[in-house]
Amino acid sequence: MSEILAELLFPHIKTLPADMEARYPARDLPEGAKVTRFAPSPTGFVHFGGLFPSTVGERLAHQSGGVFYLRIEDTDAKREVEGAAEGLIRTLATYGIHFDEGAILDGEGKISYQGAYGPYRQSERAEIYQTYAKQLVREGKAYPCFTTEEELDELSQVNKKEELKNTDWQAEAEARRAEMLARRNFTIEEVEEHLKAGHPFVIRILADGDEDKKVKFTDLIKGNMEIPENDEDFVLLKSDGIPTYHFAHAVDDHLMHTTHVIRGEEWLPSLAKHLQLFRYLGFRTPKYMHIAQIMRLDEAGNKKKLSKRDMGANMDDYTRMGYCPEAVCEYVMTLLNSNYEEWHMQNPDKPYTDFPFNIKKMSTSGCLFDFDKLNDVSKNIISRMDAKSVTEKVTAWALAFEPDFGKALAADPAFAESIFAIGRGGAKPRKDLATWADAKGYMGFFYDEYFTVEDAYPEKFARDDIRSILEKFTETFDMADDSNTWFAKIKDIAADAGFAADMKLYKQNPEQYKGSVADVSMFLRVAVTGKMNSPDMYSVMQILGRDRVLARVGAMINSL
RNA sequence: GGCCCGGUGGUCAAGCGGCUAAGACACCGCCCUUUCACGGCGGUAACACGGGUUCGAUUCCCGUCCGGGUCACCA
Repeated sequence: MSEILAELLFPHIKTLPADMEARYPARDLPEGAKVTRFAPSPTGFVHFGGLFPSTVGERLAHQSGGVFYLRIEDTDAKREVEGAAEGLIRTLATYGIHFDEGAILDGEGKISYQGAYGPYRQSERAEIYQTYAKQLVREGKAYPCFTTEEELDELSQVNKKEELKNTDWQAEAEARRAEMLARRNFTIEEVEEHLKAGHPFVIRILADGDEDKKVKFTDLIKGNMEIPENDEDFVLLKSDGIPTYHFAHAVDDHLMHTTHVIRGEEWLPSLAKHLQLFRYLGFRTPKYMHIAQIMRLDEAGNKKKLSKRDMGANMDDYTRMGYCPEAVCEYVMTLLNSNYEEWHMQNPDKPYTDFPFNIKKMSTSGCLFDFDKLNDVSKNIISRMDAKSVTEKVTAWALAFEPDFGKALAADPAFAESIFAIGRGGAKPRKDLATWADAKGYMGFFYDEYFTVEDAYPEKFARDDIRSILEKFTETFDMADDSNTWFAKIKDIAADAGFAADMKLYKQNPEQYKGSVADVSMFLRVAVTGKMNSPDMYSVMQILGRDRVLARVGAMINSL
């Protein structure tokens, strides 16, 4: 009967599983090489959570001399977003994630496919899935189901989106189970009738599991666990002949010879289904790695899965905020491998790709996204860059997200570079920038159009004192002075005005002075930079040049 | 609600039967210093709870509690 049924349902499928096996021979790879994949559905942007499994897959494959490929899981036409796949690939590439095989972007930014295990787009693999589905029907492990979605919905008395009460859940489960068992009882004649009438159908698995029995399973990250066997006749092939995730996963990862399936832990609950499928199909199960989810804090202070609406979920957010990809990658590494930071401290100059990624060092519990930590990682990375690349990167970012400022930077790259060179390059470089967006606040005052006096002088200083100090400065200022001479003059000015020139002496007897040379410097700083805090004043003045320094100081004098 | 996963400072985390329970970020203080940044030194702060097992539990087992995930012709 099963043979007849299989022909009835899939008259157009002439291929057999053996044909497929022949089409996808084992990969010729060295011992220990891992084959991993990233398998997103093209429904939108790359999620921060998606960067985790893809980074792990990429590292594991490339570290072992294996293959990392991209498979597009476009089995749900309803949710597909135009151009999402291209965007996905492009975004991943900016984070250093490149694929050896599968969907790849050509020079024009269009998708092309590479590799001998394709098609890499699931919507183009219908014949393959149907070949296996037919085989399962033939073997009595799957069957057609003509119950429509609408009928199924009626069975559910409650809306899934809503919070369900205890009894509702039970009623729901019982109703579904009863219906499922009833669906199994069909005759060939009934099937023929439905088919003749053109009724759509899905192919369901004939589950042989017992919910009360447990399957032992070892996850490479989570360790040993026991899960109940699957007893649910879940859908294999949807009514359009396209598989569900579960079925596509089993067939594709088998044929494409994936060795390690890396995915988020939200897949753990459906693992029993997959195990059952691999057994039914006679496939060897791959190794599984279920990665803990990234969380965020909600208003009530509870951890929540980072969802697409959240700040920092969309990878494009980081570009917008001005984070450099290296920082994000490194931050991800610190979360992924607990010994990464230690390694990095010992090897500060090596790229993270040199780090020996270790599955055993992966966390089993979900972590909270921490911008403080990201900023710290980022500051360190930027502080180690040379002035030229910082200038280029800040300019590129600003041109895209703050065009006016970007144009100002781009107008004179050498000038901008000299600014970013302040305090850079030594053993203890300044760490002022966590993002490119921080640049404007840090050094915008170098540009007249972004120069504003933000801080006022404290009340305790007499305006007359400040004015005469600034006037003296104007008289003695000489661009040719070296740093020491320049500061010696400031000290003299301070002393003449009744301010302590020596900080030690001032601290011993502060009441003997109107203030200190620190205050005098501050008068100048506010006049020249508009702020109480700034990088080294001598460097600032050297870069600003005589005219602008004197103009700003002059303007300040006039305003007092 | 069933099932699954998890629970060491505010965050990320070492630990894998015996430790004054590492380290990083954040925070606070001090030092350096003309401000800031950097750097140095120091500090506050943790094994969810209750039972076992054991000479001895953060570590092993059970229960409770808490948090998360999941229960589709979505992935």
